[in-house]
Amino acid sequence: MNKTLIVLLGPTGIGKSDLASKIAQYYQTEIISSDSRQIYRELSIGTAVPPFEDLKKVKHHLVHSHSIHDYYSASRFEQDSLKILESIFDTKDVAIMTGGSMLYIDAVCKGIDDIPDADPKLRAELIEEYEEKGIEHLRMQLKGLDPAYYDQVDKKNHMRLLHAIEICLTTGKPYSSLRTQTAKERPFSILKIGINRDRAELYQRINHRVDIMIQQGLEEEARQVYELRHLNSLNTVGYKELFAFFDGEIDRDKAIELIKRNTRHYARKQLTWFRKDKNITWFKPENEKEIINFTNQELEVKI
RNA sequence: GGUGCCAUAGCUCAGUUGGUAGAGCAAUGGACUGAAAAUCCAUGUGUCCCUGGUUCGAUUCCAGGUGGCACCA
Repeated sequence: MNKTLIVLLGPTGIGKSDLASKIAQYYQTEIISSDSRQIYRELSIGTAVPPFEDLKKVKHHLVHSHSIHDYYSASRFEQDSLKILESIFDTKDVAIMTGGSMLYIDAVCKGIDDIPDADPKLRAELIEEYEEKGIEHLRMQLKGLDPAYYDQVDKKNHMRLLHAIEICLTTGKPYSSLRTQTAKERPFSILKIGINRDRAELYQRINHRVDIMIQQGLEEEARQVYELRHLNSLNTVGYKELFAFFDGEIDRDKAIELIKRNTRHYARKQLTWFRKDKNITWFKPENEKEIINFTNQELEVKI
């Protein structure tokens, strides 16, 4: 029998978790979270981790599985997810993946190139160089190391430049030679379900959800990790704005306003990414029955 | 009821000594292979409140109207 991964995706705050839980219960299976921030056990309120009852009812993977101190990446996510999927598919025919991290979802569905992790020391050095000498310095360095990639890279984006340089230096090969740009084969089928709603309504829900997070104690949660604010895992909407408030740079209301805005921006960015993916079948979140009908139909075709 | 001030982008406002307009915020589109909730790029037509007058030409000046605010009764 064919194994199928149902990927439930959509912008933040749309109601994915809730729906995923229902679908998982329907198929009596487990959920893998594809959310780059819910993996951190130190964060809960600001990352909208599903409520305890849901986590109890349905087995969730990659939620609170790591620490904010851990190094993590899309590639690690690919490896972790594939391992978990293998074990789920041992006993079940369907697995659910849900979460809004676009690159993570693609890493599992399409694969990510086999490139070694960059040495953290080297990365730190390169960042320092960038801060001292500016972006032009990075451009020149990359031009020397990998002219082919230099031609196609976004030259205003220091992260792209930095990453290419660090890979060239750690592997001794041009970064572009390691990029295969081809999708990996998976031993299971993938069914992508997108959920979305009217933009104004989505934004209202996002704004409201931020107010609720504040009521639930997001400020206290942020305060507990304030000292670690330099960690990449805390360069996260909902936390970075409160850190700016703690620093006295902005007032509390401003911080809340910025959390709302940045969450809206994030939702928009997700929609931009998903729009490109023609394999997604879109539904309204309230149409649970239609979604189940659709997945059942698709699963039958595959059997 | 009287007097004064205001009416310009979704919001707050600037501006045009009369030649049909621009900032901030918000919003929108896009890029994306180990930091991705990250990072980067791009986008400003709006009856300049309405009607009439002056003028070659009015969003700008004048009159009236409408709405808002303030003060006086």
